[in-house]
Amino acid sequence: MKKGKRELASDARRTQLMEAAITCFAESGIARTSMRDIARKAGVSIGNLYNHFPGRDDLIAEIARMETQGLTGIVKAVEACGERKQAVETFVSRYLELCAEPVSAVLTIEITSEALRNPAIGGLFSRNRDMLITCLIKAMALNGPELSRAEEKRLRQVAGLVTDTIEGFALRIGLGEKPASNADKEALMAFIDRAANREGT
Amino acid sequence: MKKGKRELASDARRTQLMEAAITCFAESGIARTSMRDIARKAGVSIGNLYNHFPGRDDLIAEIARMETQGLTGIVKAVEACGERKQAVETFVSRYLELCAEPVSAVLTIEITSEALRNPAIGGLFSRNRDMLITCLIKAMALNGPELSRAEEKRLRQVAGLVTDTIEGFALRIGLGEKPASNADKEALMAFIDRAANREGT
DNA sequence: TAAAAATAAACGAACGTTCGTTCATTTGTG
DNA sequence: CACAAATGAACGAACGTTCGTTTATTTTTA
Repeated sequence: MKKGKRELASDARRTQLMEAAITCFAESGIARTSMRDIARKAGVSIGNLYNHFPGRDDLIAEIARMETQGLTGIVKAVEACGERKQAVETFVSRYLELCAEPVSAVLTIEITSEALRNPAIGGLFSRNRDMLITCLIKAMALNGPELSRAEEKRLRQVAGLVTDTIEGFALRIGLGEKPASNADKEALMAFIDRAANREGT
Repeated sequence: MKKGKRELASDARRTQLMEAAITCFAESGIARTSMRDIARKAGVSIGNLYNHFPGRDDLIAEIARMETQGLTGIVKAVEACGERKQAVETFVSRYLELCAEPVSAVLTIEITSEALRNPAIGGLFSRNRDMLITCLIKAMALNGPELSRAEEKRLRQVAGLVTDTIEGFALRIGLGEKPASNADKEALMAFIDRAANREGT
């Protein structure tokens, strides 16, 4: 199934337009970015932008879909771990890395704001979160005994709080000027380690 | 310094307009709210809105200033505590209560987005954060020995992570449909308690 | 295989709205 | 009366989207 010259060029243009859109959204915010801004950034006419994307919302939805892909990568990396501590640490460092990248941090704010008013995008988001939490629960229970209902519930609470911490920290880092120092990251890791373990451990 | 009937009415109108603005911003997002929307919500003409507020940005800045006031209330409550554990718990529960209120949670997202592009508002924000962190450090060191430089640095890191956790949790709650259960709040409190204490304790 | 027909990328003017803001005017109160 | 509060028409700029058109490629047909 080889692609003709035309189709190839069209695919390239599509990703070029997506990249322009992401840059604009991160620079100016989704709501303050016009279709013309995106077309201009990509060096393309406004009409042509509409040839490739039916409308504004389609651009945003595609970005949300790309985020899902990034998360899937993390889930796979965590599932590849054979040992509990390593799995949790992989989760934390990889998720932090993803969230704290400045463009990603800004987009998180912007897409959250968008999701509040757009159920379709909101749905994508909460599905992403479920995937993350489930992954972290599995990691925290790795090589342990079967979980009782109550234990699972408790783990779910803790998993939620761990991701809250990572996300809050990442936002602070990603929106600030300076990237996180290694000491900061270690502090986060230790903080989570203390909080996520049962009292007995 | 008594106010005339006229000035009193004008003040009332001002706060009425602010309330309308907050409602609109929370419902539709700052960027999607027009001056006409605000005027309509307040049942006032568009021209009259401009009589009371020079422009759009002034409305937003005033909201940011109101947030500062809310934080000041928390700081005072914490400073009134005489005992360490109680001070920290007061901080957590009060700050959570403030952040997790749905209107406040939405506004946090919206104002953050605004602050990214507006240095004046961004400045208000980071000053607020400094105030919070300083307050929490004091609470965590209450009745303890003088802090060494290194200890203070460590406490600052932990304080940052504690607020990250609260903010992340509050956002999740405030943006979701259901309010936090008492069990959820207790889980948060326990999570922070484990994470914020030195290993020895 | 050469010509004809179909397709879709690319363009930018134009449409109808809505935006933030201004301002001349009217209304109401001290 | 004097002056502040209140009004809504008006402005130009910008918005998302549509449109007719040109041009390059692909597919079909003779």
